[in-house]
Formats: sequence, C-alpha cells, structure tokens
Amino acid sequence: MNTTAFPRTDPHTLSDDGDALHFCTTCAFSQACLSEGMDKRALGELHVLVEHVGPLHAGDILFREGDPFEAIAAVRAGTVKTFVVDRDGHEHVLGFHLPGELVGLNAIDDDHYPCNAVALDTVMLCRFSFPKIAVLAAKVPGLQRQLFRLLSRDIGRAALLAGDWSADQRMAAFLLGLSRRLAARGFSPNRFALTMARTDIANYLRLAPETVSRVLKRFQDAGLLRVDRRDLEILDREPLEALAAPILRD
Amino acid sequence: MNTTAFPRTDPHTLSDDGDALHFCTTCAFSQACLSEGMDKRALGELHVLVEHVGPLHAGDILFREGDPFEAIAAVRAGTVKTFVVDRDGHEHVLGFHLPGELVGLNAIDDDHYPCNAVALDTVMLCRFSFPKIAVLAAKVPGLQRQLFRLLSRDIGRAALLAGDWSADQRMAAFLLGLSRRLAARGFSPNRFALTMARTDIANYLRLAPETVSRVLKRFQDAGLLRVDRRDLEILDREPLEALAAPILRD
DNA sequence: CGAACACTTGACAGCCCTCAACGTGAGTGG
DNA sequence: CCACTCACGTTGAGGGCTGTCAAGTGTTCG
Repeated sequence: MNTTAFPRTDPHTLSDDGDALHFCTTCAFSQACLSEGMDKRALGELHVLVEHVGPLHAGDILFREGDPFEAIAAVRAGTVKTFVVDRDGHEHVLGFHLPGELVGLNAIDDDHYPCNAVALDTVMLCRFSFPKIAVLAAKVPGLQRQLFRLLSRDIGRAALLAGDWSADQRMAAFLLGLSRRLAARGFSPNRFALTMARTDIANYLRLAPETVSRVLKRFQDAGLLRVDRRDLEILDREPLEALAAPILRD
Repeated sequence: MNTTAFPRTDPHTLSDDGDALHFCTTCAFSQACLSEGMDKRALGELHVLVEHVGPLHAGDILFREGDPFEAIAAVRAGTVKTFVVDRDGHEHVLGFHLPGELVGLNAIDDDHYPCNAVALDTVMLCRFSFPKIAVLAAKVPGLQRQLFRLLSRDIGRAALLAGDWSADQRMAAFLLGLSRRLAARGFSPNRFALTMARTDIANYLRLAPETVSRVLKRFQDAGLLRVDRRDLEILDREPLEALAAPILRD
C-alpha cells in the first residue's frame, strides 16, 4: 500500500466505454464533451484516450512531488488531497478534489508534479495523458476552451483563501465551498461527510487543529450546524453565508 | 484620467512590427515565439494580432472588475497592480505584474475580469485578443503549450503566499520574488525601485502598512538591505533567502 | 484488550492589528 | 523663494485572536 498508483497503468484499469458516457455527465469535461457543437468523432477520441483507474483506497498515493508529469485526472468518486511537505515536516494542503474536478493542472508548468496527491477514501479516476489531450484540444476548440477555463478557475480559487480572514470566516467559507461543489455534482448540499481529518482541514485553512475543533464546536453551539465526527449537517446557512461572503465574494 | 484605457483600442496604439521583435525578446511569449520549432508564418500571425498599447501613466486603469473579458496583455514596461475591493472598501492586492508578465489570465473562466488592473507607473503593453490567440494556439502547438504553462504557473504562484508565514518571511519572499523576476528580464537583482506604495505591499502580503514599515526598518537595521523611500538595495541576500526558503520552496 | 491515533478542551503567551500621533517629501500657489 | 497642504510613511502603546503546550477522552485496529 501507499505506492504510487497513478502514473503507471493500474491493473484494475477499465476501458468500458459504454459506462464512460454515464460517468462523464458529472465530470469536469462534461461541458466540452456534451456540448452541442462538439464533433462526434472528437468526442469518441476523448473517450478513447481516457483510462479508468481505481478503485484506490484511503492513503493510496496518486503521485508524489517531483514525479514526471504525464497525465491529469478527473475524480469520478471519492476525495483527493493535494499537499506539499516543507523541510520542517509540516504539511501544507493545497486543495481537496471532489468528484467531477481535476487533479494535476498545476504540474503543466515545469513537467513535474509540484505536490503530492493522495486518496482520502475510495477513489475512482479518469486519467488523461496530457500530451494526448493537448493534441486533441488543438483539433477541438471546445475542449481547448474548457481546459483554459479550468486552469483559469484554479488561479482564482487558489487566491481565495490567501486573505487574512478570521478562523470563523475561513471555516464558513470552507464548509460552504464544499457544500456548493457537492451540490453542483448532485450530492446533498446540507448533509455530507468530511472525508478529511481535522488536521487536513487545519493545514488547508492555515489554522491549528485545535482552532478547527473550537470553531466547529462554536458553530454547533450556535445552532449553525451539527457535527459528529466526520458527519456534518448544515442547519442554518444564513449566518455561514454572511461570514463567508467576503471570501467567496458573493 | 483614470478611465479604462485597455479594452478599447488606444489612440496611441502602434503597429510597428519591426520594433515588435525587439520588445518580444523579454515577453512572456518569447519562449513560444522564438523557439526553433515555431512556424515562421505562425510567428508572423502572432505579431500581427498584437496591439501595442501605451504609454499609460500611474493611476490609469487597464480594466475594472466585471468588465467583459476580451484580451490578455503582456507588460512591456512598468508595473501593473491587480486587485479587488471588498464591500468594506478594503483593497486586496492579487499581484504585481512586471515587464514580460501577463495580465488577465484569471478572466478566462467566466468571460469577465474578476479584478481591477491599474498602472503603478508608466506602462507599455502588448494586447492580445483572447479569441484570436486561442484560434492561433490551436494551430501552433508551441503557443498552446506556452499558454497552458503560463496558466499553470499562476496557479502555483497564487498558492505561495497563502501559508501562515510570519511578517518577516512574507517580506523576504516578496523582495526576493521581485528581485528574481526582475533579474530574469535583465534588470539588476540587487538594486530596484518599489513601484508600489507601502499600503499596496501590505494589502498584497496581508499585513498592516505599519508592519511593512517596521519589517523594512528591522531588515535595514540588521544590514540586510538599504531602503530610501521607493529605492531599495539588497545588501545581504543570505539571511533573506533563509527566511524566504520555506515560502519560495528552494 | 492494549496501543495508536484522532479529536477535544483548557491555560497561557506571542505576534500582529488597531488606534493614535508625528515626521517627511512633493506639488502648489502666493 | 517660501509657506501651505496633503498623501505617504514612520514610530509608539495597548489589546485581541490564534498558536503552542499540555492533558484528557473517545475510537479504531491489530
């Protein structure tokens, strides 16, 4: 276990193209794939170059910092955490990737992954060879446009948590962010599992784990939510939205 | 003054293609433009679709948050500041764009600029219509690759300052970052002007302006640098590198 | 059943923000 | 040439948020 399962072709790789069309309705490329304008032959080519990888299990590593960059991946199920470890051994979580989202876009720049990626629970992936998808993007304007969009979106997302927000604001923005992204893929916006440890949340929000505990308790005591271990239910969105508004900018 | 000068075609627009080749040696696209593999005709097309804009002066606005996204721009001279203003009127500086760097990449996602951009001093720009450069990118693999790289790079850069670093670490990383980026374009790495106000630096590093003053004074008293108003000279890089190392990751 | 781990809770201290006052340089008009 | 103004920058005092350290509780897994 804990071996790099992603860059290599996994023994469990599926190539079941019938199912692919079903899975893809919630994938990051769906807008490109399912758009009216997309050439039928090109759509076929995209589905041919995808490799289905998984299932990976909690703790399985997709890729390590410094690994040569070969592919990006769309999460079909589960949660992927990306992070770096500084020389003091402190972990900095860069992001959590939910179903339908992409992993590896930040590796394009220097041909090596600039971070580690690990599965937090049972994860299914669609793996796209980047050189191949780049070639296809040149032939399919809708796909190139979608790639540009997704890259651009990540620039903005990375900048969100950079502000000097309070612990309450950060936590509210984090929870609502999860809620919205899950809702966009058809999951319940008010009741979901925190697939990551408190420590992971802390390292993502740049807080101490103790502060994460305290804020969650404070929110629960205020009746904003109910939290039991990894199980979370949002009871009163309004105050959370108010807290998160300056961060989420809406 | 302070009118939006960027999206419209500026009256001072130049189309002097002879000079273009000279300016472009330090531009963000130079790697794509000047690469051996790049098709001569395609290189010509890139130079045809560029509009030279400027000079803009300190305080001139390139674009405002919410403006429809039409073009990205490469800075040829001067400094551009990008920022958002929250409902409390507080300014959050997203970045400073030096000669050779691009502005507007984060606007691709939703077809509107998500931030404001303003010139901090006398600025010269190369303006690229994004739809046109996207079409060209589909025909020129080297250009597409360069665009992907530049987008990917900005994702990583945005994540750098997100950590919970100390004021000293942030300032050291900021100054060394400027130094390196200027050096990469042929400017002196040890002696340069801070083209932005202390308040801008503070809003970028998420510090109070007073803290910026105090840290600079502390660095000067320690003999690490000499600073007089906007004029800055790095005297001892080693301690600064040590401070910034965990942020710059090297 | 024991051990390791995740999480919670409490006490304390430190860094940086806030508030306030002062200094300084550039531009302006007399 | 000089006084004036104003924005920018500096310096000082005090307080609040959150990190650190420590101990305790609960859960999972071997």
